[in-house]
Amino acid sequence: MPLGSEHKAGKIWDGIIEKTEKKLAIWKSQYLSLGGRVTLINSVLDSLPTYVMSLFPIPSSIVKVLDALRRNFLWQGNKIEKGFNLVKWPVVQQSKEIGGLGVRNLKVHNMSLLSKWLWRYNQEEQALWKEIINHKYGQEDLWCTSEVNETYGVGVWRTIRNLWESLNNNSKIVVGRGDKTKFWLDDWCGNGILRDLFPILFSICTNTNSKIEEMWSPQGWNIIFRRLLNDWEIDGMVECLGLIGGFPGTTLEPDRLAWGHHKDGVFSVNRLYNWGLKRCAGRSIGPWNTIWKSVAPAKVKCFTWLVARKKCLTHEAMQKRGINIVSRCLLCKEALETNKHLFMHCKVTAQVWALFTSIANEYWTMPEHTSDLLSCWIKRGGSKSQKRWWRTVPACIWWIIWKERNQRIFEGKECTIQKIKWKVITTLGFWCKEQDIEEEIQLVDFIGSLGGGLTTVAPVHDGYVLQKAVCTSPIGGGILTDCLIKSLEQKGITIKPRYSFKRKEIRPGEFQTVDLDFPDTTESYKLYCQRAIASDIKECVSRAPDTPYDDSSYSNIPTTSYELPDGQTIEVGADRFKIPDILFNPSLVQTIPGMESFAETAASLRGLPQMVIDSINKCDVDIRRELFSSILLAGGTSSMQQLKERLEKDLLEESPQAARVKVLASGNATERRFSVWIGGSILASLGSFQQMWFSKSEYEEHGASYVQRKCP
DNA sequence: CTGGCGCTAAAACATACCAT
DNA sequence: ATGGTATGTTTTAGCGCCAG
Repeated sequence: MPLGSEHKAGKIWDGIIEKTEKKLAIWKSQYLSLGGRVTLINSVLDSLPTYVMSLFPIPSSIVKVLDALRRNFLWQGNKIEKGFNLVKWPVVQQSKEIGGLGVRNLKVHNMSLLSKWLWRYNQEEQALWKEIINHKYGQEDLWCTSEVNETYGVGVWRTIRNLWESLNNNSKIVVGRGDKTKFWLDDWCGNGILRDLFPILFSICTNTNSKIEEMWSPQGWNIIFRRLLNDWEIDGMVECLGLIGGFPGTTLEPDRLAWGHHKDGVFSVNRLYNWGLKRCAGRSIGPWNTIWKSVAPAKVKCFTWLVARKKCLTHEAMQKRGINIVSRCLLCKEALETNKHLFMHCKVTAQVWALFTSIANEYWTMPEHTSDLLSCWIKRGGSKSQKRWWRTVPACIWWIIWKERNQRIFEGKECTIQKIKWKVITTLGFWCKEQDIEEEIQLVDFIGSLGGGLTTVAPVHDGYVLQKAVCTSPIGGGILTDCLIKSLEQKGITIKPRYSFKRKEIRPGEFQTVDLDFPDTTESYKLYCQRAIASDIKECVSRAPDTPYDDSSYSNIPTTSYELPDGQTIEVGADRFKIPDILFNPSLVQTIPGMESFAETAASLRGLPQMVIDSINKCDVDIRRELFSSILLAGGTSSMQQLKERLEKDLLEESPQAARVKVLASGNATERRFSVWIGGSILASLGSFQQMWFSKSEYEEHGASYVQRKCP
């Protein structure tokens, strides 16, 4: 450091600029993402000038040069030509919590570093440097030196001394033995300077410079005035005493200064820096922590930041910068590609969002802007890691969408919507795994699919089905429907298929049903129509019982009425509970007349809870706990009332380790019903699907079991 | 030796216009 | 929408000068 030279001279700073340029030259030769560049700037470039800045005030011209270097590197990267400066520099310099990238503001940083000297001036009782400074400039009071009035050779200390006012305003005085604090002139009671509060009293006091230790004795305050107080001055005196009455008395400690914006009162350069930065930004706490506290990689975080600032280089943004392009959203090919369209409202993107919004809230409505979305993207409840996982969702979706969009532009390749969804989910899982975050909702760990014909229990871990442990059973929604039909038939109720009659309203509220005859309808179509109705009955009225079904206890259950399409009203009683219980206890089938064909097989079948437990037991010991804690119901039958609760209860009783059992079901009935189809459509769009399908001839050759073999 | 004054160059600030 | 550049205006640091 060139001591003794002109502090204003540029040459002190030449070295810094040179070093910066050297570093940049190396970095520019390699490809770095925006996130990488931010990291490098924050960690390396910002610390280079710190040493010099801790003594010398930095000239604006140098700040300009350094800022230009850092700015160009940030936006230009390794490109030769100039890049677009997407976000203005003062915003970039804000701290991350309030919407910037945390690049240091050199001026403010310099100010904070220099203020440190003023702080040390107060903390250090006998330091040589303090003696010298004191000797040269004289002490104004015990807190700081006199103002610098000389004009030559005093630049450094003058700059530092000029910072005193602002530091003083942000600190408070902690009175110890009262040897430094002036009663009238220092703001020691926290309410302001007494001179300014009580000017009349001040004007008649004997010694304006008295210290607290001179005015205070253990008996109380000892304020001496030059004359007796007039009547109108007494009121002021009373008020004044009221204000300082709470003074706890002096101690043996020396008086000291405390930082005003933190309760421990310790000054640090960083605190002052952050305070100064906030002051020039105003208070605008945004949704920014959602970004920075997520588990996404740094480059994705920075990209998300760009999107949330609505400054991502979409076609709209490019048009604003004067590039003429025909703008069509690459995903839906319909609307203009604006920031909010591409990342939120485009119908392709909206579908990806729906994957997650349906979990969170059935009544989710998409906010207008990307920044608004981040503000309301809050997960209530859940563990800390779950919250972090949830915060990552927007980042992940935007990142994948952006990559997809770029791929379509530059490589001409398109992914299907299902593949995009798949990518989002796997990417999310990957990031979480990297960060050792155990996401519990992540790729639903356990899928119990209650399909129409077949019930399959398949453990899923880390996105892979554990094939050994898959259990299937022919008991499914279809059988339940059949049972219901038979059971009703037994009671003399026949479901008329919708096509077989015509219903007219003769008078308001009164209907006439005319039977029609279609001799050519096949039996299977009739059955299909009956089933459609029965399955509606099933879904409307049936309810999984809390306890295993038995005839005696349910014989007196109140009935529920259901109106058939032809106008008959049927009363469904015990069957409401009996039918669903077949899922849990297949042997019940035997008791239903007309289902004898199933009775034999049913006896050997296990109930749903048993299947789940068996399946889990076939899995690795380590993951069993996890599997128990997230069991997902999918498929149409799963929307049955109370099914979730019943399954949870049964599992709790039967699970061997008394593990935490949690059964999940998508809150949205439609989604739950069709989740199997969604899954199918994702599967069909995967690259590996090629090996999973086979032709009709193959099917005929190998038979139905080939399905299980080919696509486990 | 000190304080005040005024000059000058440089810095800082403001504005307009252009490029990306 | 942002930064760069040119240009003009205002402020300030640095310094000499001079009276007291």
